[in-house]
Amino acid sequence: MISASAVNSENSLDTLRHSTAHVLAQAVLDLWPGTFIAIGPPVEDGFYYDFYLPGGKHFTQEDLALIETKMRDIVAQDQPFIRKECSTKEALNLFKNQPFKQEIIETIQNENTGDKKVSLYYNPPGEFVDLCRGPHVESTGKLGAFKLIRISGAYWRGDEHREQLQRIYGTAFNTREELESYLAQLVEAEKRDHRKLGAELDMFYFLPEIGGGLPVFSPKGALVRHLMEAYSVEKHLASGYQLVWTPHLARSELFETSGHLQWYQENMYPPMEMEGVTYYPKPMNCPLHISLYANKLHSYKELPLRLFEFGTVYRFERSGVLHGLTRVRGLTQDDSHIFCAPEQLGHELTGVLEFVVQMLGAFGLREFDAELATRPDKFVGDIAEWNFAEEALRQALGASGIDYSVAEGEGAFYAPKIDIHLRDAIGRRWQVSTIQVDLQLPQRFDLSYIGPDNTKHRPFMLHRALFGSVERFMAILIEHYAGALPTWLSPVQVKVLAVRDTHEEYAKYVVFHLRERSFRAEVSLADEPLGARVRSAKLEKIPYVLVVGDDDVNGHTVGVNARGSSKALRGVGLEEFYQRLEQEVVSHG
RNA sequence: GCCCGUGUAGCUCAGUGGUAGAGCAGCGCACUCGUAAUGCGCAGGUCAGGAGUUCGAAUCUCCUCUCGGGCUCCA
Repeated sequence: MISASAVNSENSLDTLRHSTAHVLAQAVLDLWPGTFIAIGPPVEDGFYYDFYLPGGKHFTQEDLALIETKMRDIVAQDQPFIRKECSTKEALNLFKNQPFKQEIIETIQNENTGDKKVSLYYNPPGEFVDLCRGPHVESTGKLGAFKLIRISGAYWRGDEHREQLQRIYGTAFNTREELESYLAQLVEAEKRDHRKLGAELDMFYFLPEIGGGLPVFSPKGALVRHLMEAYSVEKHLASGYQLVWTPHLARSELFETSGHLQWYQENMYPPMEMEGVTYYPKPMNCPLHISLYANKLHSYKELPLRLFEFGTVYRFERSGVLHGLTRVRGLTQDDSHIFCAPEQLGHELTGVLEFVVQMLGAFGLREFDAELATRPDKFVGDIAEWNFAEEALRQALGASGIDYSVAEGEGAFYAPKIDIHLRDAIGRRWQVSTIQVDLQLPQRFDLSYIGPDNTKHRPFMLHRALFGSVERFMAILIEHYAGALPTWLSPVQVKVLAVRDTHEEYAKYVVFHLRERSFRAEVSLADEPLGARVRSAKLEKIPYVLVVGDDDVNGHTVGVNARGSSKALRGVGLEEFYQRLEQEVVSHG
């Protein structure tokens, strides 16, 4: 038997957090004897432990402080973490009052491996023992700074048909400073919440009478969307994509052919029948783009054929999962399907990856990593094709210079894929772009092109989206910039404030000329004190607040207040200001 | 969908069984001002909705709905 955990002072965060989770469980058992404990792993930002309180009792937010106090007692006692091994039979007996632990042990028992031993961690002199693979810190006194964050629900083994447990989330770090800085980041994230900023900046709303997950965009938000889409369309056209447009509904036969009714129906809105024909709202654009491709005969000389559309799709999401613009029921994908010859696949993938970096970079997002998801156990198609596609994806990733990891077996059943994540201004990771090599649909739709040998060949097909969805990407931009969108994307770029009513005519003149140069400008008349109007323009996060008074009327100048700068520039010539603005917009600064 | 929490004016929030409140925003009047809140006034609410308990309910109970945190799923 091994007496102590094999750890040293350099505890990994996972070990630290895992040990903290044990102490959480011990504290809960002390406070609520008879609690059934489930599992308590470390997660990305901390750890959790799942509990089931017998007798229909539930934790409340106030209990967290109580539990934390108890945890600090256990830390003060500096209980050692002692590892022991025993047979599954002994373990079943030891945990006879812990049904969830028993279930885990039974699972281990039923696994087809020779070793039927399990490891346990004791915290003497306390009675707490947990079934655990380890490793752990030496003793509870070695825990770092921790805090319990929130309570939520969770299903046993993630199965909604099983017991609903209560999950307590916490986080832990080696030092108090790291914990404080993490907590500060949570506060910062809350301030940047796009749902809050979206309403404050008058960009979009969720109206109960319209329905959950169905955002409406007011003029400012609609303008931002338009600017995003216009830029994207321009770049797609410049990169050899062709713009198409497909309707929001299509006949059920299409989705039968594509397999969506078989595989994806639970996310589809129900059908509607007109004149004996059944239609579904499209949950994806691919079947429609494919129909367009299949509509006529294609020569190898046309390939690669890149069809692009801002396609609005509808997906039923259960009410509980909706979340601002990042999880909605109606979304618009910057969607393209690329049809190419097998030998063109690698080149196309490389091109798409370059395009991703270029496109997201234009929006000020420059830190990426990727995940290559490979063939799952349950898959369709031919293994040789899977290997060919995976290898092409791997090579494209290697050439792109993007950091990537491989998620074995995480691909969709019909496609290996690359998911691109970006990191925002406060270090959070967001999944945005996705690139898939579809190994199903070309067969299902019997797609072909005529090769140089004058016979039919099967094309490869890529799905790809760069923003992912416009709505979600807008949410990411709002949070990344904390609402202060770069000038080229700001719905109002300039606000011109007249000092007194005698300056209003000049202020209107400046706005007129700004608009003439395609800048988005508004005038603010002298009906409130200047200070109040400066304040409200700043709160709207307008990039440039111009103040015009006597000196400016006489000198044909403006007073410039740039966003983020505390001091104003007086007497800037109009032409000079136009040029500065022009340059900033063109450079996406 | 499920568990927990939440819901009072457009927004942020006070009000715990006895006549619905404040600040901001809005509207009106006055103020005409050089850089982050001018003053006065007016208007604004089926206290999410429904049912119940009570002499009396924003307040207590039950049901429904919304929103939030998660689970699951994914863009």
